[in-house]
Amino acid sequence: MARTQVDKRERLVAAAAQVLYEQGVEKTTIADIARTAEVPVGNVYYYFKTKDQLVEAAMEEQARALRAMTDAFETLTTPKARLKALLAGWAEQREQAARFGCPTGSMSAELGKRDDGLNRTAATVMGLLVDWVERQFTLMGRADARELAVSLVASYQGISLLTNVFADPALMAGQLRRLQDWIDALDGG
Amino acid sequence: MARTQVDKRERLVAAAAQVLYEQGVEKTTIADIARTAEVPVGNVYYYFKTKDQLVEAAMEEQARALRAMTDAFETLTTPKARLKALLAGWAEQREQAARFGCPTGSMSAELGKRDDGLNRTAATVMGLLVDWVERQFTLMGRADARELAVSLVASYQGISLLTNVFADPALMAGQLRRLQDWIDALDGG
Amino acid sequence: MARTQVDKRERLVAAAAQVLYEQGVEKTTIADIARTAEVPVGNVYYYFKTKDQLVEAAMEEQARALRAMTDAFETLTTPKARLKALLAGWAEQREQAARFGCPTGSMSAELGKRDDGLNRTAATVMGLLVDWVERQFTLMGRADARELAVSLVASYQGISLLTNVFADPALMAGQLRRLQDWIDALDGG
Amino acid sequence: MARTQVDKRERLVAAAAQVLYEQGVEKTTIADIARTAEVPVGNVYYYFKTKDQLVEAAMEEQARALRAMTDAFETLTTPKARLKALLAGWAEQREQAARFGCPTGSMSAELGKRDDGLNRTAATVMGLLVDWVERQFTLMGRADARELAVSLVASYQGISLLTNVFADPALMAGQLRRLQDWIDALDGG
DNA sequence: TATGAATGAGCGTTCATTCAT
DNA sequence: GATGAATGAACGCTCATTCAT
Repeated sequence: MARTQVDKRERLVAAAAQVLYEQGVEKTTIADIARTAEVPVGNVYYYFKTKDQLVEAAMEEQARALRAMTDAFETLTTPKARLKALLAGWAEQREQAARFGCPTGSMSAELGKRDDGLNRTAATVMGLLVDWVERQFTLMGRADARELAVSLVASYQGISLLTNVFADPALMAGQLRRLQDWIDALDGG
Repeated sequence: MARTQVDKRERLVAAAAQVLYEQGVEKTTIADIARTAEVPVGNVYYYFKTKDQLVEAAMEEQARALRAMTDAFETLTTPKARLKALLAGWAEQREQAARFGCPTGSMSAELGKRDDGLNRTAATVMGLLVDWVERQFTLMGRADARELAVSLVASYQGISLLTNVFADPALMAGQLRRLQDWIDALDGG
Repeated sequence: MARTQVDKRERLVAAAAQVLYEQGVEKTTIADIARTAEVPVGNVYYYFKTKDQLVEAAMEEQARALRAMTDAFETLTTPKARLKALLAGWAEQREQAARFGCPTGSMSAELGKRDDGLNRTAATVMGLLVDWVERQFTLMGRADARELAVSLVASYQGISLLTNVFADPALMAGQLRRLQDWIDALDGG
Repeated sequence: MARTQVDKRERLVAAAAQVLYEQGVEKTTIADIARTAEVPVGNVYYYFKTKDQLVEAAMEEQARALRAMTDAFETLTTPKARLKALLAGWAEQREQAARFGCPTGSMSAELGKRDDGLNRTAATVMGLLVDWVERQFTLMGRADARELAVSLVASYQGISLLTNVFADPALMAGQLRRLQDWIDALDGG
């Protein structure tokens, strides 16, 4: 049977994650999301009581995607290999970054100014990424793992922004190469 | 002499630069800006035909502030000193960054997704910063000056975002120390 | 034996009578009533085709409760005793009246403005009360029984409103004492 | 010059007072009021921030009308004459009462169930009436002036409700005659 | 019969923009 | 030029009612 309720909820979350990312949180209307999800506007509210709840679900969807990606890296045997896989994944998304920036980063830029709980949600998602990177550096025996993780993620978020602002995917590629080299040069596994 | 028209325009631009940065472009209303500038709402449209023009003026105001800052650095005798002065300036604004991010960066994150000209404006302002940094690296004799400049600005933009998302000014301080050391270690004046 | 359909219908009517009275007709949603009755929303429409039919049923429930009360008074031997029992019953409900007014009165205040049949329903219910009171006065030999009945019921409806508006049950108590005395002073049994 | 802003605000308040009374608070939409006042919907919010503020203004308009009426009675030399003038005024409005009830009473019946401040507004308006009536009874030397005032106002509110529910202005007339006689029979001026 | 889900019209409200003076 | 007021097109959200199973 096609189109169950689970389907619909998932379609809504997927549509929200996509459209909110592509258009920005404030510019996106419930109608935009509903249209993308092929769900009647009124029906959205059966699944989500407010627009903010949809935004939250979209952030959680990003967290899920992030976890799925890092989980996949666990098959790699060394933390260095995992970090480099992360960079490679980012490199693949550079065209998208040129158009809309980093999904987590650009939504967090809007949510970070809020004071209604969604800023905390953004922090949680971003924290997942930093934590995972930190873990890799820790496994590499780095005492400054947290600082390195913050540095790496900041570099990625920053270059995502520049890549988007200058609409130039080559910027992402160049910067990721630098990060690649930097990781290679680090002591530890 | 009472408040002139120039006064009013400048007050509007200053208010726009501040409020758009603090609240975000989409969340800010013309009324918000008018109130901050102490200008009657109806009068705004004498100086700016649309909200977008106000946004553009706010970005240009950021460009002007940026130029003023880098101009002030020209009294310093070495490019290294100038770059480190830039970092020092950013360090001083870390509390503000924790609340609202980088003015140019957070507005660019919203404008970068547009396709109406304001994305180009954001690119221009961000370009000013990268160009100036690049010039310093060139003066230091670095052949990879552009790449270094992109890297430095990206690091700053990224840590601005993280500092805002995690509402933690210490992140900015830590990362800027790293960048300081990195510049110190570079070859050239 | 589990909850039968009769059960459900009765629960819905009871819930409607309660919630419509407490919240007002327009402020009450079908979902409110369904929740209170512990009946799924979609199922309400098997028993009642429209919200108005539920409102009508609630009014009829009030009529039934009213009849049950006056029937119980029939064991009393004199009409005066019956009227005084009525007042005593109202006195007991004064706390409720302070919160929501008189059930019949406050719903009738909303329904009286309509022109869709529910105003007639309200008139019927209110008529039951006036008729019963009139009958007592007639039994007391009063030629002006109808007028006395209208006066008594109006006094009760009015003091119910004031008790609710001023949120003060003492108003009801005071006024009912006056009515008690008034009845005592009347000629006839 | 026709149609000033004061005009418009007053038209809105007058329209609100009328339509909210005739249709009930919840059944009335902002569009209803705007249409009656011949004001564009969006413009209503220039004068009133919320629907509730319009409701409050409508209640205050009733208070104003009530004060105007009682003020006019001050030319009468005895409190009895004033009270009888009040009853006469109510008698004149019996056709309206048959269609919509008492303005203050029927709106208070809806507002009395609230807990958001409008219930207090309703209490204030109703209080004005009770206070004025009490003052007349006090001037008549009645120690039980408050109780008499509550009784009189309750009788009026109750008969207003019955008159509306039964759509019969004669009920109002009859009951007011009884109240007239009652006042005539009272000791004092 | 029973029910969660669907539907769409409409509500209160906001706001960029325009108008009248 | 300056300004309070006006305008109307959305927007987020609610809800009576209907549908599909």
